[in-house]
Amino acid sequence: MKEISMDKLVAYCNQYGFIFQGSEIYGGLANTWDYGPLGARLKNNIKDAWRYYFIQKRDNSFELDSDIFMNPTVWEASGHLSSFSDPLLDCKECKTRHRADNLIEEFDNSISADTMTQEEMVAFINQHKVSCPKCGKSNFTDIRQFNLMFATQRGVTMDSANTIYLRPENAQGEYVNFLNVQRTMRAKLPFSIGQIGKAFRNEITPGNFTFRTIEFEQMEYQTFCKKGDDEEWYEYFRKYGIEFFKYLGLPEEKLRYHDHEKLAHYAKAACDIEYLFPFGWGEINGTHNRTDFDLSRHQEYSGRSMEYFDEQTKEKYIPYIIESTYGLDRIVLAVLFETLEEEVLQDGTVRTVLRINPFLAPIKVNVLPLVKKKHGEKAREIYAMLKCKYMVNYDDTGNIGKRYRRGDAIGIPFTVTVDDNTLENEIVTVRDRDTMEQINLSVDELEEYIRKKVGR
RNA sequence: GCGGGUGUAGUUCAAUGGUAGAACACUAGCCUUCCAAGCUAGAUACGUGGGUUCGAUUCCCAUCACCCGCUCCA
Repeated sequence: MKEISMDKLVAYCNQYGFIFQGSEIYGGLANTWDYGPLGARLKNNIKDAWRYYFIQKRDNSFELDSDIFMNPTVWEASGHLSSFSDPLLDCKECKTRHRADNLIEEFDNSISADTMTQEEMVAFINQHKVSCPKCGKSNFTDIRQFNLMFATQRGVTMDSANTIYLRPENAQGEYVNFLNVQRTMRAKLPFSIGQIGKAFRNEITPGNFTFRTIEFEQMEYQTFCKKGDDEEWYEYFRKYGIEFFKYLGLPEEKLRYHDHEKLAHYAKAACDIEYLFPFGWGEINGTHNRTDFDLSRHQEYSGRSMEYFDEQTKEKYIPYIIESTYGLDRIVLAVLFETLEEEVLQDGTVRTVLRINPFLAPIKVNVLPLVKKKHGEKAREIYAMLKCKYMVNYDDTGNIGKRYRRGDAIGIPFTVTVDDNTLENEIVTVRDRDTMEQINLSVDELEEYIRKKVGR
């Protein structure tokens, strides 16, 4: 087995209906991608797996579906309005881009550029003739702010007072609903709120197919706990992440931790789990110890108490939060890279096979009449029976071998063939995609067999 | 956003200043009793917009998209 290249994967996704370029007939829109029929199924199956692993299997775990639009004060409180933007400038001589604050701090490390305004930074750079680290000259463009939040207008007037934002992370939805969830679920610490949803970042960087996009879906998990327990929970979720990825079928040797030294404004500790993509290691999970930063800020900005009363110790305190975020689109990509194979068979022919776990497979069963005219009617009967329970495909186009291979290419784990034996004795042949073994089953046994293999 | 590269069918490739051809894939029919067979027929492409020209897929410009590098990355 050789590794699938990015080009091949993109072509595969397009060819078989997993992922298409966004707005393709209009020439596309940079860094947007649409999930086709099979991609959408795969994505949903990964969401379901996450729900099972995080919401269903864990105690004191609650799902939420909060709105993308939030009161703009949320983003002031969270710090995203002030620090979710970078002051960037370009060297006119060598065309290299730099962050103004980094240039200043490298020039004089006793200065904290965080507190400077844009004008002050420009003035400082001009006054001290701060030079470009690459070419040594001091000739920069003006600073341009790139706020990574998408903004839009609420209401019919284009008034800046009506600016609202598309959320750049889901987390704030969980935080502002902390009290609601705690009250209605009668939850005691520690408890968790999970959410699957879209987030938006106005990034200028192109990025490796669906690995970095401006609109993306996260599966987020926030655990609220007592101060002092936070480090233990942080460790717990780093490990739990690896377990989840192994459950999905990603091999441990292609996973690693990456601890962050430079931390975001809210975090006390941050660690990524990375998967080895063909283009290198890439983050597919991030776990952060967000301390009591977020809830404290929301208490401050909203005026509502975010304190939790601990009945046992009779203490009141603001809970600590451990966040563990899973990038859904990146996980879809990792699963595809991991499972797509071009397999050379004994006769020298190549079959494209998506060796994906049955519970993640977009389609579970392929129903084929051996000869269309003769077995088609019976095969349709079996198809009709199975489709009440599973995503099933029916295919009678071309010869039988071709239909087997087509199913393999999109990862269908089980192929049911209807032949004379079915007409006479109600016996079908079931072929396993991975083992290539064929067994005969009665039509009555079929459903039970597939249920066991697909799981859950 | 900067620099470089690329852009012809679903995919991989051709040809051409006089509007495009193949292979595989796809569709229909025939054939076919278990892993991409065969026969017949068919649908499908010059990223987009300008300019030069009698005429542009071809030359020029712009734009869009993708890839590589930089930068950035909660």
